[in-house]
Amino acid sequence: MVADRKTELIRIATELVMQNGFDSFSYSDLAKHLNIRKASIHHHFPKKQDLGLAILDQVKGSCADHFQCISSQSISASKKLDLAFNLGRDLCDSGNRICPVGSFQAEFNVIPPSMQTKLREIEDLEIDFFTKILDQGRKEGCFHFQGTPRDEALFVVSTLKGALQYARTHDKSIFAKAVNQLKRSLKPQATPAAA
Amino acid sequence: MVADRKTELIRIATELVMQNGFDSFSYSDLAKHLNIRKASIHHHFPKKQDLGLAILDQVKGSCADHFQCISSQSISASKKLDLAFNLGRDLCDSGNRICPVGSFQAEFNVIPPSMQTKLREIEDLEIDFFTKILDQGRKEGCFHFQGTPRDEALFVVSTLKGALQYARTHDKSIFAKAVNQLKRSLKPQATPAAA
DNA sequence: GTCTATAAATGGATAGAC
DNA sequence: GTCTATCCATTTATAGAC
Repeated sequence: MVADRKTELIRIATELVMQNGFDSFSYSDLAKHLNIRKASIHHHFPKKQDLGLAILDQVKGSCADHFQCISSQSISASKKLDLAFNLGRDLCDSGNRICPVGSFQAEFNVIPPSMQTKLREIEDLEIDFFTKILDQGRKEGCFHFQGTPRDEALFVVSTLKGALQYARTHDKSIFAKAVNQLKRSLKPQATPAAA
Repeated sequence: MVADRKTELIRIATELVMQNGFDSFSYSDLAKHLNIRKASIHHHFPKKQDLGLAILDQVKGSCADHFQCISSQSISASKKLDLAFNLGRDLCDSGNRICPVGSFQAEFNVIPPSMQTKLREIEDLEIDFFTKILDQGRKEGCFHFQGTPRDEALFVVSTLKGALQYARTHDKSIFAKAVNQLKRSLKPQATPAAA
């Protein structure tokens, strides 16, 4: 089941982005993981920027798939949000990794414009995904928040990304704790029926 | 008012960490900014790790000062939180930068253990700072949240760090929007006096 | 404390054989 | 598609003159 080389290269490169960052892994690192030579990687991805774009395309596709899978289900917004949080939890539990989007964000000023653009597209996917869930949830009455669903989505993704970073450097349990507080903040309390 | 060279080096290096990341700036970059040669920097900081530790020490001291300045005031927790958020807002408005702590976090696996340890100390400062404000605020009745003040502090710092990253890559206004939702989530609503 | 010069290693990239 | 070999630029780092 060793997928074709190109796919495998992207898979491992994505792994290295999550662990070390795009600028901090080299073709040499990648070559060692696959037990091939650097030049072979250049055959598939002549420039590192080409590899970077391929990684981002893969991440974008993966995000789109996961989001589509969750969004299309006929379940409550609350359950959808839990499924989304599970994606972050799994990443966190796998150890030593942060979200690839967060990793590229931190290097934003040192990646080429083509990669910056692609990164923003993934961010849009994330934000739109949470916006819809939050909108659905408020209409269903399972979430309470003021302001627009989009602003609340910005709040949610920010929390998730930040929590993943603290979880890796400080204490794995931080992710679950932060997410739990986030979920509590969304719980409707004894409020006037204003929504 | 050109502070001594060592101080100036740390200041500019911190700037480069916030803009590009620790691994993505070189002694050459730093030397150009100060119009001196690389070797002169090695005189002050023989190894890059020495410079990294000096940056982290400076950040730690700066955090401690800011936090102390805010914490020691006789004002409401709500006002203290606003002052803290203003620190992030200023960073965000200054353009092209993220929090140095967030930048180092993203590179956690590629910095030496001595720097990892120092970074964790800064994270502890941040978390303790927000823990105290949130605890004070809940007692005063100006904040509402369930769970421990510390868990809520983890939630708050995660949101802030994540929002800074999205603000830089995507849209500056994201920081204010995310923080606004965060503040709203802390506002006590018509709740039973359970706290 | 800063400089020139240079070492040693690494990283990205190419040419050309197999 | 992978290899060896090599190039060139960069990066960290040191030696030693001023």
